Amino acid sequence: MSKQPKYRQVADALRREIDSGKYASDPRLPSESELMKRFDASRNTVRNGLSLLVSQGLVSSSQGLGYEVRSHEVFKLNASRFENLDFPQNGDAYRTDVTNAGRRPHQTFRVEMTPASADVAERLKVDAGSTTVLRFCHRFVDDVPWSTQATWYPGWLAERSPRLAEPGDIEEGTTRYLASHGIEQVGYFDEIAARMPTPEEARLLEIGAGVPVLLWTRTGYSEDRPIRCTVTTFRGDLNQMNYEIGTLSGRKENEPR
Amino acid sequence: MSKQPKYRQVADALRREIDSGKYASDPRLPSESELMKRFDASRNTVRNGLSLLVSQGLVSSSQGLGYEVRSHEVFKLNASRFENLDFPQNGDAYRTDVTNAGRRPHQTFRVEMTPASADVAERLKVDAGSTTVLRFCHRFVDDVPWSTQATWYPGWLAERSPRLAEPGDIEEGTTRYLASHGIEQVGYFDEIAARMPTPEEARLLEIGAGVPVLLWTRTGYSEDRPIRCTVTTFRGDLNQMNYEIGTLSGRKENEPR
DNA sequence: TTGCTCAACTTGTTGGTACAAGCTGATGCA
DNA sequence: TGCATCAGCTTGTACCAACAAGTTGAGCAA
Repeated sequence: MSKQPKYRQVADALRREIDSGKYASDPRLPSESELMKRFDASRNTVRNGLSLLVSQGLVSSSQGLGYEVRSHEVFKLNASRFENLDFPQNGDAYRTDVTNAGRRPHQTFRVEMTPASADVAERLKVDAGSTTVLRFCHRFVDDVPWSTQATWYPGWLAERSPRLAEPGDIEEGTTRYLASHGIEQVGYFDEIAARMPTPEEARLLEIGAGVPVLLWTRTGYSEDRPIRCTVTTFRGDLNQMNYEIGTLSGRKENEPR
Repeated sequence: MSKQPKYRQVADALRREIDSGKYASDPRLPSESELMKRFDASRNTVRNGLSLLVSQGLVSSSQGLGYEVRSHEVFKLNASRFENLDFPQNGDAYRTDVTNAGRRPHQTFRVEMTPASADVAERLKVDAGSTTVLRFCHRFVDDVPWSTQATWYPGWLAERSPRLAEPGDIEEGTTRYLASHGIEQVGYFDEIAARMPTPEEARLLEIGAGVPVLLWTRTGYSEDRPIRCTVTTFRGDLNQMNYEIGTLSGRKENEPR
């Protein structure tokens, strides 16, 4: 029987209701005081149960408004085609992808010279602390924060490709710009990790502490050495990364779903 | 100025101490009552702060024992080599990987016939509800739950490869077994997502509610159609997925770190 | 020594109270 | 009509109390 603590019963009951689609039309959950009456529990107990759902990313709360079921329409990113010379794209891949999905892209951008951290230096095969060019993007979709992207280029590359260190956007895309300077990316190494956000990440992505982030680290290689290291931070609940490898017989684009 | 609520101050102070390495030798945090004295706060306030750290996966707690800083030694899985015919492996890739890392593998295994869910049917291009073979693994490393892996094979494939539906292990590896029946996997499609665990996943992987899971869905294709769909669930904090694509000049195995 | 009990610690659960702060709609004044 | 105010809702923060339940080690008994 119900040996579960009461706050878990609250969370489980609400989770079942959410899964059943009860809040599909109106995402607002009952208020704390209504739940207190319904479950004959104290406010602390109800809040304990709700905080479980919040920490699982199912529900969000805001002061004065109440609790809401979070929508999760997942954005799928084909990482094996992204920035791949076999699938040429005009300019910024992010902008075209988002526009194609019928959403409105927006990004802020900055460039700085910065000493390489240990992690970056290791991937770029340069000395830790040596100067690198950092190009940083903060990207939005329909004005909702979507991802942050930081790309480091080794110092020797910036000397050969001066526009890298200039503040402006590179219209044709950096991959193509580098190729025009004889630096071609012939391979890359991707690392994908998930963890809970740091306070800084939670602020930039406007997510609660209960939503995981996806970390995507791509190290690009030319024929003879690493040429860049890109770290992208996504909202984990709204993004999915896909890889296509080899021959995919009869698989249509944008499938499944 | 400390405009932050007190429970956040508690969390931030402890997070800074953790980052500084204060608990590297002894991972045990001060008890709640010590923290109450130190921050001049009530027990509930201290617990609020601690629960923030727990939900960020930095700290775990157990009744009677106290709070501990979670270690996070990350296991790196090279997904682009995993089960790839270009990199032949003897038998089970998981077992060899774990053994090579100096750890002790252990797994439980079961096979069942089951109707295809909508998700699986879509990926295997069979009718929803049609019979599939499900081979399910629950994997441990040094007796700590590590991952669950469920692979569905379409019914037509099981008829041609009878050992798939038999309960025993397939010593040489299923990829190789299928190849010996003329069914070669020539490509695959990987989907990677992160989310908070369901209660069932939290139970199987023995993780608290504050640790995200990584979901890895691999759909394998023969020359003419999908032949399998594998869904692997990892602890997100202890696993990282890597992909090598193209030529990686001068990159040594197991690097970075 | 071995094994058991128990006190003293730990966190987990549940109840209560009070006030702060954000949001909304109704009210009423100009 | 237009606008400001405010009552009444919501969640956020902070405190208190009590008991349940898991762990450990001291100390006693066989």
